Amino acid sequence: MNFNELVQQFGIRQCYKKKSYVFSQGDEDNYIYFVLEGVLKACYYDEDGKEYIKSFLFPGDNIASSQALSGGLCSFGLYCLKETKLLKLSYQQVRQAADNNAEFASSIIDLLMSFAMKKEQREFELLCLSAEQRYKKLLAKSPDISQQITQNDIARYLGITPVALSRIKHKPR
Amino acid sequence: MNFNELVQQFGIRQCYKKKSYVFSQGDEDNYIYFVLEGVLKACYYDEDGKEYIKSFLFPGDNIASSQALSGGLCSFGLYCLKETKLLKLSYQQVRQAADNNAEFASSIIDLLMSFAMKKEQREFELLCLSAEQRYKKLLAKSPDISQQITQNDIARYLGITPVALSRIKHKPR
DNA sequence: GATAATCGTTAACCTAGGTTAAAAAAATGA
DNA sequence: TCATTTTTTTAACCTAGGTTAACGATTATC
Repeated sequence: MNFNELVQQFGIRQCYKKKSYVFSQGDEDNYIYFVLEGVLKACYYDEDGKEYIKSFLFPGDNIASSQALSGGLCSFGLYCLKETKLLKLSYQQVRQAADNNAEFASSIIDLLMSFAMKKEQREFELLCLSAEQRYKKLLAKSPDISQQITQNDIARYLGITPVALSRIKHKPR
Repeated sequence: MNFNELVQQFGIRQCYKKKSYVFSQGDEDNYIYFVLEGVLKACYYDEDGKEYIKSFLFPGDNIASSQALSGGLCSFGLYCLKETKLLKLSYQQVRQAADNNAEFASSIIDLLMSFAMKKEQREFELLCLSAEQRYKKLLAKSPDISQQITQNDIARYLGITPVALSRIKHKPR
């Protein structure tokens, strides 16, 4: 059984309305999600209700809270910015399939490796770059991001306030 | 073949002097390293030579540059703060072993999942916490860190300058 | 044990980004 | 379409942290 077959057999397809949560911070949730259609944000809220955006998700992307998969609670919530269609796989089923099938395990390892690369990149940007450098890099990688995502959300993804992002955008060159 | 057997069979043991690099930023390096003895730092340098510390490594920890494993170059360097003994495994051998053996693949998936959790945590701290909150959290998790690591290096791990860390430490409460 | 190098602290000054608030612009909805 | 909500901009003021430099305290090195 390869990855696609697993998805065919065990994948659960679900639709979500715009402005709804797939799961919330603090939930239990043992699923890995694959985005089929739509746009989402993964976000943290602190005690004061302040929002921090971990990532945006577009068709083809996937996500899970690794804390929650390992028996804990979701450290972040997953929120639909547009009407969204997801495919979800139970982590237990994925692990079982991996244990019984080397080809499938290999797909999972590839998935986790690509996740590792993304996280390594994000850590690098947050640790080593200024907000302005992070903004330029984001624009370079996703030139049409502002068609999909509000500037407020882009700011919270960059780790700054919307006011600060507006300043960066209009800074005299 | 389980994980320990793989390590026994293919693991290469190596010793490094204090102040030496295991690999440098920009190198090719297809190994996964396991720390047996010693202390290391994984660090980035920018064009100006400014250092940013990705992580510290102690016995039991493991590391690899996921970019380099995927055919790219090491995005960071690995530097010994003390005389160090490492065990290294070629990623190609690991992947081959995983493809041929479900039990072993499962160990690799566990390893990658624990890596994912660590990176999720680090991303959260860099995105959502202030430097002072990050410092307190580090002290709570590793109360003896300042016995092992200089304050300069702790500052660069937190993403601030040594001067700023000194200020935080001596801030009137 | 003497000398050099590194580390930690302090001070003065600077800058990026936070906070609040208000107004303009844009998107959403009845 | 008109009204309402949300987003973006701008301004004034504030704070955390950066920069540079000096000095004493440790640590290494010979």
